[in-house]
Amino acid sequence: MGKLSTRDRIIEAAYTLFSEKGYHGTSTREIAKAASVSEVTLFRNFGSKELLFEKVLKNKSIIPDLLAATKDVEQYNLNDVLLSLAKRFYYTMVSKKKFIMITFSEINQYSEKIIDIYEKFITQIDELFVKILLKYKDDNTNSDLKTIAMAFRGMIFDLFLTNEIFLRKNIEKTKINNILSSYVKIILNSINK
Amino acid sequence: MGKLSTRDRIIEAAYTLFSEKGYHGTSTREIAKAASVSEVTLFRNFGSKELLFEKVLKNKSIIPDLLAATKDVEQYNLNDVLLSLAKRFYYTMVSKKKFIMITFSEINQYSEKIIDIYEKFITQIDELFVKILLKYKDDNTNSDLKTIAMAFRGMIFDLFLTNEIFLRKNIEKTKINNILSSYVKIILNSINK
DNA sequence: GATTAAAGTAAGTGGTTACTTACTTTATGG
DNA sequence: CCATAAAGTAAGTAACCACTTACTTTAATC
Repeated sequence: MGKLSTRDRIIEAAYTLFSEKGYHGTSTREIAKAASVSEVTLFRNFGSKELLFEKVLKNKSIIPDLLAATKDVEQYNLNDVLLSLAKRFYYTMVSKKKFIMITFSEINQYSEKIIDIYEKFITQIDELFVKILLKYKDDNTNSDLKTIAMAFRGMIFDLFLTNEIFLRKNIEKTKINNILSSYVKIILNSINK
Repeated sequence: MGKLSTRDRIIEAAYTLFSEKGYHGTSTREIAKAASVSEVTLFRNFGSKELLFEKVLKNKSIIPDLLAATKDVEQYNLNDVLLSLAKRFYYTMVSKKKFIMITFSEINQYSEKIIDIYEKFITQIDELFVKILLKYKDDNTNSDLKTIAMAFRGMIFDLFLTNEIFLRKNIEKTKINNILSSYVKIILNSINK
């Protein structure tokens, strides 16, 4: 990895510390130390702790990653498409765990910004799933695809929360993939009789 | 409602404030003011802010409510049993929203205690669902009931998170019940071919 | 009416926090 | 070599924090 600018080192340090100890639990002194800069440099660069926090949120947002991860899914059957998307969705969240931790800790303090993030997050995933289910749907079923999409996203999101945030069990990747595969089958059973 | 003791007034005030502003974001002065007691009384009763926090967690835990809510489900078909349980699960979480908010905010700060809570929470619900699915399962299917139970809990938990914590949309109860009903059908499709 | 327990008031402790000011060092590039 | 920009150092601000001490008030009980 290349050397980071002073600014980026501060953002990285703040990102990690905010995710581990929350906004109020982290002091600017700690952040400066972790970034190997003086506290004065931190304030010269960002003005205040709050503005730094906002830059961290912007800089580390999961939304661009999510957009990238759900592009270009080209497979021939619904099972493969859904499984592929489920994995991408899941592992994108894993790679953005710190960001999700921050939004959890600060959902009340910064509710506007964070609600906005989750709104994008949820509608984007749901719409994508609906679009895909529509393509493959049996014509003689009238299942509510939006509800099925919500259910699918919910299972996967909960799997992530349970393993990565709440219980931290470090489950093997193959086991995760098997569960995701089962979840796909549950969905498939719902749209094809 | 009857008058609360000094101790209980402090716990109530702390419960609300911790859920709104987090542990570090709430001062003992604020808590005392909200409880209409002097700060000295707070410290005389609980010793320290941290001990008060622990009492709040203990006093307001969702676990006993969850145990109570999932007892005595007597219905004649699986659809009704699952729907009834899904509703109880969902609305218990709604009634304990503040508690869940606190665990979210402080999951890193008090990880041991909170992981313990979620471990109980998750295993309890999953085991209950598995037990019920087993009773009604078609003998000729070999679906993995534990995975199906996880999926079911996941959908419902995510529905709660999305509506109550992340988006706060105040959706009508009938709409929630319809979604829960659809979720039950998704599960039923998975265990009966 | 005296005793006792639970509350309040007032004042203050030492520590930490976000943030500032003023001055100095370091490194870069013309 | 000089100008400039970005960094550091040192010291300090005012506010706030959790928590304490010492003393007083209130209210219920015997």
